[in-house]
Amino acid sequence: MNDPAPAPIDAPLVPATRERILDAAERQFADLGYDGASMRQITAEAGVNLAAANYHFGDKESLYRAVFERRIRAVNARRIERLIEVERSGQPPTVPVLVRVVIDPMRELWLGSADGQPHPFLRCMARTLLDPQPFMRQLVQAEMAPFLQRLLPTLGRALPDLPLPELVARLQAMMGAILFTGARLARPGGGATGELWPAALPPESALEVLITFCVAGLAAPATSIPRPSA
Amino acid sequence: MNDPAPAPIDAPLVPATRERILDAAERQFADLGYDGASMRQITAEAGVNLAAANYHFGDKESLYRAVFERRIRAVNARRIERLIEVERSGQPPTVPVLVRVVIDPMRELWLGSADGQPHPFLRCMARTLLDPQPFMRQLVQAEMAPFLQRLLPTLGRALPDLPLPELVARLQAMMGAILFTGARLARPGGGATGELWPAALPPESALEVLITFCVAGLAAPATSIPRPSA
DNA sequence: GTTTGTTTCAAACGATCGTTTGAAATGAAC
DNA sequence: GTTCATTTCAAACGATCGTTTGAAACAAAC
Repeated sequence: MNDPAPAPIDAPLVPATRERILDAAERQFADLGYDGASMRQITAEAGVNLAAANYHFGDKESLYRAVFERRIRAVNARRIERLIEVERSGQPPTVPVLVRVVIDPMRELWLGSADGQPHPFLRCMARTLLDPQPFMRQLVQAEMAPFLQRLLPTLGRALPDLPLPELVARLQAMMGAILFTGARLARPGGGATGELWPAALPPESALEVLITFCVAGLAAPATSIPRPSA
Repeated sequence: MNDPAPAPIDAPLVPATRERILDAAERQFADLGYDGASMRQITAEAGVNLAAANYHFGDKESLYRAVFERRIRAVNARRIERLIEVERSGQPPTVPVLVRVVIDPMRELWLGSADGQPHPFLRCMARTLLDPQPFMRQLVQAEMAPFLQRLLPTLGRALPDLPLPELVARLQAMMGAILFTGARLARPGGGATGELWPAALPPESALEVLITFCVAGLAAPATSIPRPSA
């Protein structure tokens, strides 16, 4: 019952198995969701034995965590780097700059690897953020909170007229626009004929339009909350 | 193998079973997703026998369809009504009016029934729109396309400077902001302590902020697509 | 009261799920 | 070449899944 491998700090000569499982799991979780994907399909697609997944990751939940953490940590680390640059520049932060702090670190996921298809992890991310399952919520909490808690005050300085609750609501709307667009872009057959959305833009352009949308949405004048009571 | 009941056109004296199954399925699908919810849990929560679900709806997939259609049709019917009013008014359509055409018919789902909690169907809707499973895609296609195909040209008249592909991308971003915000508002424990988003607004105010965000996002000047080629 | 069609019920079916097991294979250390 | 820890493999475990079945309960028509 000892841990299989403390951490993949160095790259052993043939660690392919672990990464192959992660890659296959990422695709399956993206397409079928956590419950829809099965350990058997994942390991079969990875070309490894079924027990290998349990050996490396313990159980399905931990595998999902590993899939999510592998990519989200790199994205959020870059976001925090960019945010610190903005904070240290001395100049007052602007909305377009901060929106790009959020979006730019996702760019390579949006534009895809080689096939031009956006990365399936985008769908994983949208599912995870949306799912009320407890372990996913604490996963999101643990991975997203450090960046968001740092972003919020800086965004507040860029939008000094917005009350904090409204700022939070707009940030949430922005995340929805980003995640939803990314997940739908990345869907298999996302550009098929007879599709709901005609005349889709290529991912590169769709990303620019999304930035336009989010910047304008964030920078709009404060909402006059209608009537506090009847 | 004959159909159980052609349609609930008239309300028989004790049709409770069918509706109870739909209500329980809606909650379970919202919380656990299509694969995570089981027919046994659904029928148990509804207080009916397991086989009753298969008798009334055939199979799980058809049950999901029934859950989705029951509410989305009412929403989209009201949207189309509102849209026709705008078209017939003779006045040129404006972005705020059209955003409210989309959002207002969802208002009672947002504000919840009695407990103040937003309706669980909002989570069902977000899941359905996001899921690449084929039967959900054609469900979305069948239910959403009539309204969206009617909305698009009118929205184009309100935003004559926007190329159609960018308009579509922005509409998609708006749907993401709406669905994501609604789904997270409606989550169980959505306002719990230690939550990702602090200082949440009440649903009524969150809806107004969302409208502000979407109107500004749609109405922003056209994006200058950077470079068509390298 | 009998009949007919509808709806419910408990039980079971085969399939698939996540997980575990113990033996075989593998590669580095000595 | 032997030893030792690591990693893989085929097989099986119990549980749960969606669905089906045939008898019982029920309401309305005659």
